Amino acid sequence: MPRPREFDRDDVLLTAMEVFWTHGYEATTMTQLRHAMGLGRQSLYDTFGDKDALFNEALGRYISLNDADVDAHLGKNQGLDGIRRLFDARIDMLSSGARRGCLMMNSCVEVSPHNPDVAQRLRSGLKRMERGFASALDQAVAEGTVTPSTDVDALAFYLTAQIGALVVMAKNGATKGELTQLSTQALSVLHP
Amino acid sequence: MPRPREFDRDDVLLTAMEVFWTHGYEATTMTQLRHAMGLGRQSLYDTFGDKDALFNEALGRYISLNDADVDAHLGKNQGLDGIRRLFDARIDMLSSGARRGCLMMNSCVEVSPHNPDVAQRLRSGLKRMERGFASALDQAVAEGTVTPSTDVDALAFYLTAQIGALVVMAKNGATKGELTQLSTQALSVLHP
DNA sequence: CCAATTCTGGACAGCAATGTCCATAACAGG
DNA sequence: CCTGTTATGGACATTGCTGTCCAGAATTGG
Repeated sequence: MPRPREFDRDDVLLTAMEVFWTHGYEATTMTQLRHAMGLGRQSLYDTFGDKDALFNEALGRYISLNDADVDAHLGKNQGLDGIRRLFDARIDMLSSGARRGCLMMNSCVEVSPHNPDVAQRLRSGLKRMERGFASALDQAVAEGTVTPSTDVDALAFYLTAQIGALVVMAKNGATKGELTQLSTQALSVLHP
Repeated sequence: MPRPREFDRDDVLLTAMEVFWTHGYEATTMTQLRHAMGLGRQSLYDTFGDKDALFNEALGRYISLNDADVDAHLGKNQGLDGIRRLFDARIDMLSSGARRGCLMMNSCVEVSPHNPDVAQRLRSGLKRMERGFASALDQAVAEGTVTPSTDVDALAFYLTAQIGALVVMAKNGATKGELTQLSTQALSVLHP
């Protein structure tokens, strides 16, 4: 009976994610979101609630994409090469086009201290990333490419933090060459 | 002839710096600043201009304090121990009280992409930090505590980025123990 | 045709923020 | 005392944002 939706919910959610990603939480306005998503006021509020709820959902969507990316690179039997490829892919993303960084890392800095819900969501998002690194490192230990004495969890946390380091430098205008150099230095702990 | 100022310009500037440091640029309001600084509207605008100008000056003041801190730790003949002590001091700061991070790193993420002046200022602030690390590394090479084949500049850039990594993780609620573990892992490249 | 639901956009209330203007008071030196 | 400067805070104009309400149009199934 009802008139069907004229937009795809996930499509416009992805658009909202892009806007928050580019401009940050505070600097993004509902009007900006409306125009980018191409919806009327009522449709937006009816579908997603207020700005906070929309941001939460957009962040969740980002994290789900990030999870998929992590799984693709670190999923099964990829070992150290998976880690290197993940870093290379992130550097490509960070140095191409607008310097929008990573919505998770950006939000850790801008939003986490003022919003416990977001902080919680980000912790679980980063944990997932850590687990990805840990499983790749386990694989590397099994292959013998890193020594069994390695503290896998500590190294996985370190690698996750390195993505944060890349984001900060990229946002401040570091070139792709500088990011590559940084990544090389950071990953040098993997081959002693 | 004139009535003298009743406040110390630098005192209130330091207060403004604290407020921006704690809440970020966007989330800080002029009213909040006025109250923290304890001045009337007119005095504030007359003395510092608008919000943008005040932020710029506060950031400059932060950078001058950071420069002094870097010099104190990495200044002369401190070598690798100076680097370790600087990291320990930063970890103490990042894990005590409010998770305000570092005004420079925070601004790299929140402000740099939208404000070229700030980005420029931050680049020079980070460069200063890099030079501090580089001079400590030069000292370490001279002492023989690191090998002469080290790429000092690349390592100095890497160390600067590690401060960024610590800030991101700290802002997202990492414990002091986690930050210490991260720092240990990050600095392990210094003693092969 | 009818009913149910959605889309769209105008209008608006409420609020907060920025920055200006102004009147008044306080304080220094000549 | 007088003048020049500063401090203080009330009032205000302007702007922008959020979220609600409403009315009219569109589109589906029965």
